[in-house]
Amino acid sequence: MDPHAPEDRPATRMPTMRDVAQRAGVSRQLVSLVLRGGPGPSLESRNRVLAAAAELGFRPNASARLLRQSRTRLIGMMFTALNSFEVRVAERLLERAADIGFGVALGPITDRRTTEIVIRELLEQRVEALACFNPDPGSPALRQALGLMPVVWLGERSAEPRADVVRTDDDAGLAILVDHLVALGHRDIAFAGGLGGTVGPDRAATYRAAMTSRGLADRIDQVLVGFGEEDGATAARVLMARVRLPTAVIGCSDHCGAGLVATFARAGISVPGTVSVTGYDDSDIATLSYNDLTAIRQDVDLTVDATLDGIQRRLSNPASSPREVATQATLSIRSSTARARTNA
Amino acid sequence: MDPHAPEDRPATRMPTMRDVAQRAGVSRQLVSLVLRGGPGPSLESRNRVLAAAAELGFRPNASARLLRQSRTRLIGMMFTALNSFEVRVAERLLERAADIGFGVALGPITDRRTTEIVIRELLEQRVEALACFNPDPGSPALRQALGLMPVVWLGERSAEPRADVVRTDDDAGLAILVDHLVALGHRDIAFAGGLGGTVGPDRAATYRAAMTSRGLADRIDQVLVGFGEEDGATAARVLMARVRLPTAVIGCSDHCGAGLVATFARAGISVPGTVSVTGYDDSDIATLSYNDLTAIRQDVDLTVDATLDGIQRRLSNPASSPREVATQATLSIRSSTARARTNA
DNA sequence: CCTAGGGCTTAGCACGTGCCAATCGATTGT
DNA sequence: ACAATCGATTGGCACGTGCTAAGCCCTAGG
Repeated sequence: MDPHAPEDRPATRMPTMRDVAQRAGVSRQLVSLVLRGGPGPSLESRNRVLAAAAELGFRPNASARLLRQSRTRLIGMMFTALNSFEVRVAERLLERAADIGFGVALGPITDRRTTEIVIRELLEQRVEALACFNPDPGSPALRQALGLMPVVWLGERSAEPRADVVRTDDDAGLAILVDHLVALGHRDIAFAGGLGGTVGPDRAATYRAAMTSRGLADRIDQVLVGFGEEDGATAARVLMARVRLPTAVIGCSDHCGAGLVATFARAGISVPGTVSVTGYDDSDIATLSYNDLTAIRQDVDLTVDATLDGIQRRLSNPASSPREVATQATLSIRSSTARARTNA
Repeated sequence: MDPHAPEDRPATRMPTMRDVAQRAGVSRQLVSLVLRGGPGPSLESRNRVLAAAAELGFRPNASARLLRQSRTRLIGMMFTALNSFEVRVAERLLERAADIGFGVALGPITDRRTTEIVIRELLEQRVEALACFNPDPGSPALRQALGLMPVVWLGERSAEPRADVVRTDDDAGLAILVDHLVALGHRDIAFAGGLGGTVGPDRAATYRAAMTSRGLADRIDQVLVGFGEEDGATAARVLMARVRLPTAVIGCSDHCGAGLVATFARAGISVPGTVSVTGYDDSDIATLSYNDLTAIRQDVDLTVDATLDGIQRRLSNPASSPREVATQATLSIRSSTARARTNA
């Protein structure tokens, strides 16, 4: 037996263009030409090459191709695997990028994989652009990337002048949400949220602004929690502990809204009979029949479109100055909101 | 001093080893040697090279490295981005693989990205092994992969003799779950599930077997639904439409269990007062305070360990025959289960 | 002064593919 | 019949890195 590691000899080797060429009885270059769909090869050659490739199960070596071409046509995507909105954007970006001939290198953030590590990996893959959800602004790799390629900052405001920013227009979103509730007769409209990154405080401030501009400044009622289900549950308990419930509660996310609804339900408080509840994101969780949350829709398609547009614009014209895009928020009205109870 | 002033160069291109070598005043090969940490370079050279690399922000080109080396040390991971258990396994695999010097190429399944497309992409990246959640057995690319490299089939049973299989031991899991409920005095134990892939029918069959072996064959009560929240909600409505509710309902997944709980709650049916409900997976959704589901834990770490073990074993010995590993399921008892109501 | 030897460094090939330029073979125009 | 043309095919270099073998310089020994 060979005492040396048998690992460096794979059981079977993946076929290369050379193997295909040999089997088809043509040159390696012709194989390349045929597989790229270029003009020139005769029908006869084309068929023989395609047949040989199919029989051998040839798959082009992505590393070799990327190395040879000056362009990798890869977009790096950094996101949190736990956040459903981010995952949906990543999925959609994968599909839409393929339509314009781009691949996507996924870089999920975890406890052990920081912004720095993820972006470093993506740079080593020679991505041509980056899309990052809420990155750590202090990461050296990110700073380097900002000077090298288009970077799209997703999700929250940023003071970074070299990055495109794509975020949902929270101002308009919360405004139409408050208007919707006011139209239903609500005045005691509480807000559950305010914690978390830049977005949390932003949304809370926007809530206060929307209330104030509608003459409801004295009804502002904010329960400081974060974005998760458990945060919503906490907020619900805080509100239930009071003498009087508000007639409506705006959850800072769908998860938060679901936590509010579930906790109210288990306490026997009817939604929307006693309290109207809203979410924010319009994700799958909002559409579940037992939540059925009225929610601000953060449009995945609009976000992905704006991201790709920004990347393409700055790839074709590197001198183009970065932009901030606030995608329009729309309102999905469902059964978790209804007319305010009269005897508040 | 250096006649060039490369600090403010336009930085349009990522630096290569050649650039680093030029800046450090050494050859490209020496740069390679230093960055690989190989023996030979003097301390002086080492420092100069490292300094130059840092100043230029050098990142090795992953494509070039992978192309040159016979081994890519990459594991391909196919999963559904919507399924939290699968995402958690993928995340954990990413971290654990890094510990043993392997990278992970992520291949998320979506509506437009089938098993075939995803595995083809992974093969083009020259992954050395595949881990696939519930793949389509008919995919040609998958069949090719099975003959070329270690493939770990995750999540469900498989008739494929060339693949390792890693799945949770549903038999034992449902057995201890039924035992738990029986110990609480339940006899009318319904099951919501049975649809979806191989796992769905499997779990349903296991439920029936567990009930039968405990002398409860006449109490078997299965509501045929799938794994999602909405499926749980549907099952709850079906059960509520009956004359008499069971005293316990086993949801085939945490999502299903959450749908059951929420729908019961909104209908004013107390959980666990009137009906005990369980989940399956012990994911984040089970731990939410308003669900607090008793659930079978599918252990992420055990799954990832078994996957990596199988891959390493078959990489070091390709002749090694595939194995099936059923990771042990454990029970997380929470407040969604309690003693059966007496006046059923 | 010459040679042997050891510590550092570099020359050169290879990986698989894309693409430009060159070559081949056959047909057409005069 | 000969050159020109054109379609089909191939030669050859390049991408950035890893690795083996060869080269350089300097000191010690004769």
